[in-house]
Amino acid sequence: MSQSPAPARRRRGNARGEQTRSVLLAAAVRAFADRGFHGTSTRDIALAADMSPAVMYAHYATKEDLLFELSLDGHRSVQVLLDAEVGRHASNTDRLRAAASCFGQWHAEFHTQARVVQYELNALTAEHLAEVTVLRRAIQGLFGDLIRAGVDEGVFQVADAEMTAMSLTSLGIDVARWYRPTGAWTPEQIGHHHGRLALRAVGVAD
Amino acid sequence: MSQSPAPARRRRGNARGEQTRSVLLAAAVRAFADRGFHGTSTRDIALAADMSPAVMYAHYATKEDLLFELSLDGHRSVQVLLDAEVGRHASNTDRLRAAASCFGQWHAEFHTQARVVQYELNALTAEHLAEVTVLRRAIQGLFGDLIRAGVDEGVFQVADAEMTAMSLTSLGIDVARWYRPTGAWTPEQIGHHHGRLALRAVGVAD
DNA sequence: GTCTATATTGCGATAGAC
DNA sequence: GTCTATCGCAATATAGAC
Repeated sequence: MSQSPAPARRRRGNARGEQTRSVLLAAAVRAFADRGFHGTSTRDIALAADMSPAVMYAHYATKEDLLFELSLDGHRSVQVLLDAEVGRHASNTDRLRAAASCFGQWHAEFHTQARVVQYELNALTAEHLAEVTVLRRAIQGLFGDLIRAGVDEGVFQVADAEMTAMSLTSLGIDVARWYRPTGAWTPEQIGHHHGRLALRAVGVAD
Repeated sequence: MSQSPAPARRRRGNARGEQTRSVLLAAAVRAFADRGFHGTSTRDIALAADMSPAVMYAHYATKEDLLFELSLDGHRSVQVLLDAEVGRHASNTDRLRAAASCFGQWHAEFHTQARVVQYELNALTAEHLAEVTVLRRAIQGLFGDLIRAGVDEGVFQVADAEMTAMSLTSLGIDVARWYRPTGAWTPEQIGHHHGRLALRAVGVAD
């Protein structure tokens, strides 16, 4: 599962256009995270970006196209991060802890982006969803592979590796729902906790 | 935390009116779960219930009122179920397993309702959200109380009881997001798995 | 590429007959 | 309580000037 660092797809356009686009994306991700895709109008996005009501259509054919770019970028970020963090460790125990930890931490640190990534999938067209689903399967597959490797090695003990993988990704994803920056825990603390929980979940004493 | 079995609040009306209302609620919960509150029109709901476009307004002042009733009913169901299941056991270990198990199972079995309950909260008015939040805190508090009791007793070992409680409720809630009736696991199996995971999470060997 | 203005459709909610 | 018809407005998206 190697993956290049996912450069943002460039459309033809000058630096100013790029800047406008990134301001739009930032406004959109906040709005979608806050009120959902269907609860956000193209005017909402434009006004939040301090631009004219129709500015979005100079850069995206539809509102859904914009969501698709956000979703794709978010999934790629997670995948690149997971691959890098897992690659820094050798044992299955360390790798699983690293995966669960950075996955949970990412969903806290980038909770705004994460909410769009995780909870607006069904606003995508069928074609776009299919493309995103490929990335999602790879991410979930990484957890499954790690757990199965640890079980084969005799270090992990689980009743159902697939269900355990689902539970651990699930735990990380749901951070996007409940995390508040003003809450009691930092993203690092949450990640650390998830790393510990992951090991307990596979029956490794810490 | 005792709570009466939450009879659905009756408005004045005959049996036929009650029936219409329950058909509307059933259509609405499916539509909201599928496309979200903002992605669902009052016409969608009415047509899915095979009735005229404006039928909803004979029973609810606004679309949000309907969502509120769904949300309140769903939260009450969970609370009643949790209280009953926990009450069937004496030890903190058995109680925690029962709580995590039935919580996860509920989110699978009633995943359509659960999606509305868990993911449409921010479509509620501030007043309605506040009312629902009381119930949510009680539910989350039950997990926290159980874990703290087990820690005080010296049976559970956790680094942070509050964060562990959050993780266990989180695990159950997220089932509503990923569960598919056509998937590999039954609600019972998911519940059973969550019960086991909960004990591992608090450091109790099974 | 950005703007203002607008075409067109769909929405929440209401009116009034039955 | 249910219907048909409709009001008023907000939504996506486009047109055309600059």
